[in-house]
Amino acid sequence: MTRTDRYYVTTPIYYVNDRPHIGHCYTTLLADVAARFMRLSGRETFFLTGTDEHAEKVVAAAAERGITPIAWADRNAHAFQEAFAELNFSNDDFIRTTEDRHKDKVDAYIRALKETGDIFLGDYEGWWDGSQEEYVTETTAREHDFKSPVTGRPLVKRTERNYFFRLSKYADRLLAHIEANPHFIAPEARRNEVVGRIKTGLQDVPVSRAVDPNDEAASWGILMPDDPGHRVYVWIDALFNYLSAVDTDDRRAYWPADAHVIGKDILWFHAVIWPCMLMAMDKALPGCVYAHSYWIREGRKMSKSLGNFLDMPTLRGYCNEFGVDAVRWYLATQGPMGATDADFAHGRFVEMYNADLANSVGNAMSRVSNMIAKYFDGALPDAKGVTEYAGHDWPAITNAAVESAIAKMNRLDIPGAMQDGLSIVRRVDGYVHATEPFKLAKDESRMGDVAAILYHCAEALRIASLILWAAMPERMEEAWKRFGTPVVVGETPLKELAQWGRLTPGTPIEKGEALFPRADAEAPEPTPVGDPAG
RNA sequence: GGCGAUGUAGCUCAGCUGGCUAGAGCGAGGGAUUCAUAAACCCUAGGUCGGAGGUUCGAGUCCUCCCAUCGCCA
Repeated sequence: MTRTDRYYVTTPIYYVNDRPHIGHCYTTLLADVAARFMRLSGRETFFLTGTDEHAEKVVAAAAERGITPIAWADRNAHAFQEAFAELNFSNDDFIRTTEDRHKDKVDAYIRALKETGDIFLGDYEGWWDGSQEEYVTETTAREHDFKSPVTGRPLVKRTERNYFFRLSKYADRLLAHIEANPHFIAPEARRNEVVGRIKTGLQDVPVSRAVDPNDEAASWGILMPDDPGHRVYVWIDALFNYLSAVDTDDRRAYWPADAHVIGKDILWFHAVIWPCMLMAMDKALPGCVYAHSYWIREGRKMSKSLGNFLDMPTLRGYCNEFGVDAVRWYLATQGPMGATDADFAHGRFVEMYNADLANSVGNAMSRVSNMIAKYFDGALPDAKGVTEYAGHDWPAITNAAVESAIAKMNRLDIPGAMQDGLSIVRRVDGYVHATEPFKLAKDESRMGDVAAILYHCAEALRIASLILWAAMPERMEEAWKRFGTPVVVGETPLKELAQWGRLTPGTPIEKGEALFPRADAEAPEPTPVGDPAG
């Protein structure tokens, strides 16, 4: 099997002290849409997400509640899993850094890197914030006049024995790789950011923290191999998940990942440190690190102080009101995939829902199935081999859209690919208007034309639904059911499924309720559903 | 402070290496129509392309300065 027959996409593993919110859901949705599209394309796909659990604050949070760290992590990891299930995400695995399968691999990776000398013992000198028990960066220290940014207490220069990763050694190779692979870091603005920074020079990075081996909290994490006085820094521990999850006999062929979908805040780790570590381990580099931007809400940044976080109860409210697929559609097509942030505004949500889903996809399905019901007793008419009518070369139109969508999805241009799906729907609407089958149907002698037109419409909509399915699996599967063409995803590759003429004349076409009922633009925002804490 | 980016129609944005009368989607206004979810279809956008100067036969598209917003700084 060649590389292009497989597809491996990841999300970051999420900090287990967090409660799932729109940020986690958005990143994971992008990966889900990509994964679904690739699966439908016929590629053997692996979609990984999970939780990052080894932080001291996890131990502290658990202690506050009087439970063990793992019990706390279990509870929160489940909250992520439940949220992701609600949004219909199709991840193939959910990795947790506290699992042995991960910890054992990390231990092995670190040993190997120590062996080659790319991880070595050195001295770390930095500004220590005693009140927070953490180091602050040189820049932060200077900005706060060498006082704790949190408590204002003076910072002290402190030196610590640490293990380091020889990042500097790989700077040139990384730069060469980025230049040879223009899409390695996306979008372009992010790539430029990284390139600019690499050119100012890379320094070796600490990959461990000193711990007291007798401290119970020290056991929460991964200790440095053969040196229990140090613990693997959580960031490094976390990055390895992409590899550890598939570093098994049955999954090894998935590496390298095709895409690491991340938020822009963690770009440096994924676009620089991680690739260099992979080089040090003599592993292939991922195809793409895609760093999206953030959602803001009603024009304002989301923050704890404003209390305007778009949390699960809010998203759930939208799902209940408009359907899970409507939420997925809005996030996937209107989201911040570029270098600038995007606004989750209720008015905009309803506008796009009505324009794209109610008025376009849903309405086209309705009018076509209705005419089939009315003029052909609900049985799909026969085009009798006619594929071109009134200047519409249907196989050419649908093939072009499918090809375009495939090309765009390969670059993770999800909004673009979805527009290709919509473009077919819009052509169908234009076609109905241009050919007026509802007028022809009044003339018995023109029923052959009506049959051809409606077959064309139904078949084009079926092909459109294949593209749209990645973003809206639930509603598109319903459409497949109504058109009598259930699809077993992965069984037949997309290109074959999208071949013109697979719909069989005579098949009963079910009219059904509106796929996407029109929404009232004046209605207030949906009421949040559920406990904000969960 | 250092490095970088962005500022184009009401909104979200396309406009690559400078060159026909500056574009798309959504919204809004109008028209025509009825198969459909008062939907689809057609027409309409009077935008100083942030401001000022400059280079050029010719500049959203290059240069300088200014204003505004934003990102990154391990």
